[in-house]
Amino acid sequence: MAGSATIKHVAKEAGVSVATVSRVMNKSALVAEGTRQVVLEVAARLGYTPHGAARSLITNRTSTVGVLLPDLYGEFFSEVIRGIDQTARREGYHVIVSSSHSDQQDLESALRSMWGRVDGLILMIPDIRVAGIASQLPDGFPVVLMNCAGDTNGHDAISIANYEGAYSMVQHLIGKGHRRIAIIKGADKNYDANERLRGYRAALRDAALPGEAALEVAGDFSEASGYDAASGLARLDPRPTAIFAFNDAMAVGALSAIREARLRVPEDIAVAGFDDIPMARYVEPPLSSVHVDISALGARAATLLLGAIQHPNGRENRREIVPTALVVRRSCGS
Amino acid sequence: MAGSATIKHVAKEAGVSVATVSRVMNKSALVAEGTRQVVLEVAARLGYTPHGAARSLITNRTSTVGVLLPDLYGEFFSEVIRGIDQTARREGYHVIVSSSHSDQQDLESALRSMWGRVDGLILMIPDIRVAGIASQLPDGFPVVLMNCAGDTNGHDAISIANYEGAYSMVQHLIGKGHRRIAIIKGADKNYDANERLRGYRAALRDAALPGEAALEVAGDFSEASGYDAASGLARLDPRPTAIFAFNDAMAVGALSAIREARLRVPEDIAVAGFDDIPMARYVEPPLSSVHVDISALGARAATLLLGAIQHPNGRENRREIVPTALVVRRSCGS
DNA sequence: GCAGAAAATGTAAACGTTTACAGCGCCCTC
DNA sequence: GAGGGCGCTGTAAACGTTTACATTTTCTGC
Repeated sequence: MAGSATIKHVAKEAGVSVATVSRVMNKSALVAEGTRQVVLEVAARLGYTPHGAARSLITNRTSTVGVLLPDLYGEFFSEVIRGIDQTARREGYHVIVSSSHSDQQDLESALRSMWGRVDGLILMIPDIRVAGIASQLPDGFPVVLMNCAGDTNGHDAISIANYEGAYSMVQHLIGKGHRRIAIIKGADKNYDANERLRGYRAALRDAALPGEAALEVAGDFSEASGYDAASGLARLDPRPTAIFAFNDAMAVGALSAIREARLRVPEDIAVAGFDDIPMARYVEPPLSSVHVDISALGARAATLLLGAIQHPNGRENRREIVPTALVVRRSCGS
Repeated sequence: MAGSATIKHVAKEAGVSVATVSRVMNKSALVAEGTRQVVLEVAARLGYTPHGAARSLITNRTSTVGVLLPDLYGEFFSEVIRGIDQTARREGYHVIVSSSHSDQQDLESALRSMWGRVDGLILMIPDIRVAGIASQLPDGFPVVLMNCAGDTNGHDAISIANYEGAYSMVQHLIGKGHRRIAIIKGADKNYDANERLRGYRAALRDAALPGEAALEVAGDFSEASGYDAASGLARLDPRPTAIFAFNDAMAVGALSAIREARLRVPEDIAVAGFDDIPMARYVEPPLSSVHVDISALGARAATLLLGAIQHPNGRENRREIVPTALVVRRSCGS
């Protein structure tokens, strides 16, 4: 295929003006059926495809949304992009992603280089230290913040019901009779992790159970960190009777560590995770978790963004929260 | 921030011509240090960022690479994008992704709408039925085919050592004394799955072992399909002594099914997977697998593509294969 | 047949850049 | 003091579209 044909080539070949070709391609204005046929035939023969950049320049629309993500591992990333992409594509939008942004510097330059290439942005900045960057954006530029800390200062925002999810899991464990419930925290300074921590502590407080520093151990969302954390917890005396890992990957690592310590799940130690990844039901024992519909998170974010793009007049800023659901399986003694 | 400033605004405000501003921004031509300072100061004050589309239009470069993916689940997607994105960004390129393409129709329209927005494409079309689409592309347009079937007709290609990986795993199992080795195949018409199947059969043949239709059962790369497949296999009489699932997700499903059938792994049935996802070592028993460095696959693809973009003169078409490594753990009796 | 409206098409400006070319000072050299 | 080179800057065309407006063609009703 040629592929390098421009609208002018088509116009010349079809014996019409560029305006007519443009009208045909946009199936908009009223153009005689005969002409239309000729133009379409020529366009097909020449393999003509409108040039995206030229089009964006004049229309001031790129039909593209940008997504800025931190350095994410595992299925989360996949799922959230899937949700965004499917929703966006249904409305005729592209998705341009840029991932693995750690520091502010990095983020800013990624942000700038997207200027003029996207009609709006979905920003996922779970590290609360750099969340302030959102204010650097042009006024009135459509932005949706995803899993970001508190003040959304003038932007739409969406997040997961971290607090509620963690709260309900801990409440469930307490209901099962557990009194010493340990947690494996997520990455430091991470918004979601902090919210889950708040939920955990609130549930303890509401049940009049004492917190205990030794029961709150650090993790970084990886299987290995869950393994390490649980190894330590298993040696504690008195031992916790339950371990709530702030994601499933760490929970799986914990299961492995507990097994090696020759303890039984859930009899000696109950285990729970967060996310409910597909694999959760297939590990041994099947893992209790807080179910999160991640692709829905992406889809909702995209919907929010497209709304903001298509109706730029000062809408109220919305903050949406996608709900979680408690999934009880054998790992905490269902 | 304003964000809507154009080069003209900056030029006027700084009392110079647009050409000078352009030169400053591209830090290319030699411009007097004094002028440079003034322009930079004004640009910063006005929050000026060059308009991507306008720039691409004139330079005919978008600094963006496109990635077309099928409907992918799990970590594969994440990892491959990570590899691509990191490599591309290092060279100053953006990545625009479009996923979840099932049929040819869908793929074609996605392809067209990227025209003029990308300098090159990474195409992952594992479904061998639509692989022919690559020939629809403009001549000389940089393209890298990823995990695609055979004839790369004029394009660079990269894939995983599926055949070799599967071969070596089966060879290992045979070496362990297994004679009835079942497999759980991947999605039908999937290139990788077919290659792994070839590897399996070749290994059997080379060891003079008979194939058997009942030992080759269908799967679709999901945990659930692995579970179902293994349930069936466990009821077979005589039972296979080993099950090789064509990815780890199915292997985990299989472990779960075998456990429910009250059989032991690896004593009654050994199990092996493909991919070596991070979780493989944490399941019970730790899963033997064929290790694949997926992000390296993405990174190599990006490198290949950037090479083709930057040196458009007719290079030889390359076909790269990223190697796999056998990882033996307890699930097949290490 | 004709005026006038409606339908179809063409003309040209605009979008925000980059860049070839031209122009202007200025200094150096003879 | 004229000529030439050099360093810096400006002018304007070009990239491939869309679209307001102008123009031509075709109807319509009388």
